[in-house]
Amino acid sequence: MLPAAFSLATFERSLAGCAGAGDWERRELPPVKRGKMSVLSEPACEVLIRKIESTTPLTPEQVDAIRALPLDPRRVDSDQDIVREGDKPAHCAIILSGWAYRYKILSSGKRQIVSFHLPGDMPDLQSLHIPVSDHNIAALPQAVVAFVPHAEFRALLSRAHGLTDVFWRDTLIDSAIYREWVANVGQRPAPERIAHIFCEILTRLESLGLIDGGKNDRTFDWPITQQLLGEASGLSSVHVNRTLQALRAERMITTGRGTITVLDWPRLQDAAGFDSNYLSLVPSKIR
Amino acid sequence: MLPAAFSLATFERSLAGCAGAGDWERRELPPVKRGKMSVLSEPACEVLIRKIESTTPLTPEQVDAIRALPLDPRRVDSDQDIVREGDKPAHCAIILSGWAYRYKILSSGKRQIVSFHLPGDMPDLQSLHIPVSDHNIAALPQAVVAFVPHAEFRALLSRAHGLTDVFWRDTLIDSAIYREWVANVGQRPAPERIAHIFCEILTRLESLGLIDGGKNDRTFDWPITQQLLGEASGLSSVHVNRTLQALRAERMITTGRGTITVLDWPRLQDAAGFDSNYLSLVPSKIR
DNA sequence: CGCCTAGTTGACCAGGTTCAACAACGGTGG
DNA sequence: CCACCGTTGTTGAACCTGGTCAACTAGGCG
Repeated sequence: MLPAAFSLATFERSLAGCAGAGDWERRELPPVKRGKMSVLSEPACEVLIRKIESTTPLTPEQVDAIRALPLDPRRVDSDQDIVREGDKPAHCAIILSGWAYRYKILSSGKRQIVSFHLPGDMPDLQSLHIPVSDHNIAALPQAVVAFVPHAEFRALLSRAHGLTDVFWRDTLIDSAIYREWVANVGQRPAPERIAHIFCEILTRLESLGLIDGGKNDRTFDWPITQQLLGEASGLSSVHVNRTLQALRAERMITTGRGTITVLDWPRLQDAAGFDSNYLSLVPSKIR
Repeated sequence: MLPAAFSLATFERSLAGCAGAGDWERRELPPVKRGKMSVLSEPACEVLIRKIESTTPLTPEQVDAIRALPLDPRRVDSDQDIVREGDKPAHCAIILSGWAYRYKILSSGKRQIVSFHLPGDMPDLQSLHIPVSDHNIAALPQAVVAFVPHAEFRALLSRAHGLTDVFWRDTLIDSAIYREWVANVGQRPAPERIAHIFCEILTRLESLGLIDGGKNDRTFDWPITQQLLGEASGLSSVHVNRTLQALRAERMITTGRGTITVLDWPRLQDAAGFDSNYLSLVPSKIR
């Protein structure tokens, strides 16, 4: 297993000088300091490969083709929108470290977060085939993202046999996650709903090798405020707060500054009614 | 515009003798009475072509390639599952007439409907790339469905240039619909939530030419019970009933046996906060 | 005619929202 | 180093949307 936390931290330090860009699609981005890349313990595209291989085995040629993708890492400011509703993106974003979240704004002004995105995710891969975005994607603090022009990504897909199917599958797994979220928000009471979100994120992080933990407990970074967790679960932030207290009182989790520790993983899964099948993870990536 | 209602009715009559199959994936299906097909006013695959062209223009070669697809129409019994959780489908279903719905069963026993499917939809296209289904798909009364073996469908995709992208796009539009449903169920109060479902279905039916109506009013078949509408909206059937009464009282809709009439389409859209962008329909198909 | 399903109604209750105030924390500037 | 400030988290009380339970009605069909 790769020392993921360390290498990502190194990675971020090497990028600390990168300027964020205001509106990614509308103005010219400042050039990237390529020289700094040599500091990295691994090239940026390894994150993408690790994510894809968490769900889909790749052939050596496919891996090589992805490695040939030129990536241009940039630090994104906190809560900076990567994509906005109505945008016509000309790039696909790849999250190299940190998180992003996807949300819709309703006519009432309320927001609904419809998915979280972790390192290796390509949250707007769909823009390859759906030109106008119907939602927003925002980065959380510390996120580092690369933008790949559509033309380059299309060239990648045609370069290696079967890669189109690989990325198609990736978007289909996203669909499965959305379906699970519809059920989560539509049917589960608050404690199960929030527990389910924890279970999903933990499982996905673990499949990327980003979790520390023992037999039953797991600790991971949690950059999500209670406000955002409310927008993801369809609950008010006040009720999220009380529900978290209940989960803590039942000794299922503890929360630290920006981290969560799952104290009893089997019991949390049980309380959430969580079954990881919908994530289509390669069995060896699930614990 | 094709006289869709009439032709589909004719179509259904011609299939009335077809036996339903119990478990589509596990036992041999009875052979189809091919001779009856000559009665149809249009071949079955025209429904599929019309659906795709509601979102994505096709080249003549693509249309020809789809027309060459051998379709095997079957009547499905009411509430018959087409796909079950855990199945490994070897076929893709195409809905030729009637509706289907996709649902998940939670550990509590509650059900959440995550999408409705209309004529031309391929509700388990994803099974091409995600072998094991994480949900169920059921047909509503009167549904007629064709099953295409995966091998044949893959052959179709390679036969015509760009068809893979067309169907990938189709699954991405499904994703957009799921996202909208997450927001619908997560944030909208009951009246808006139900109105939004009506708006989506009406818009999709209209893009298929399946709606009768005047300037502001629209009438269409509505095979969904209040119980099912509750499972789709995350509300109890009792509350659905009361919410429908409210929508009727405000003269936005009327309900007849198995039909709904939208009395004031602009006002219903407004009440629902509905914006059809997420459906990615070709502009000429929206009214 | 009788049964079954879908729709309707009333009464009661609970989960979750809202509003408002306060506490804890990290970051900033003096 | 401390005072200040904005953000995030926490608490209490009142309120309300929507759930539950149970009974009843209205059609559709054999």
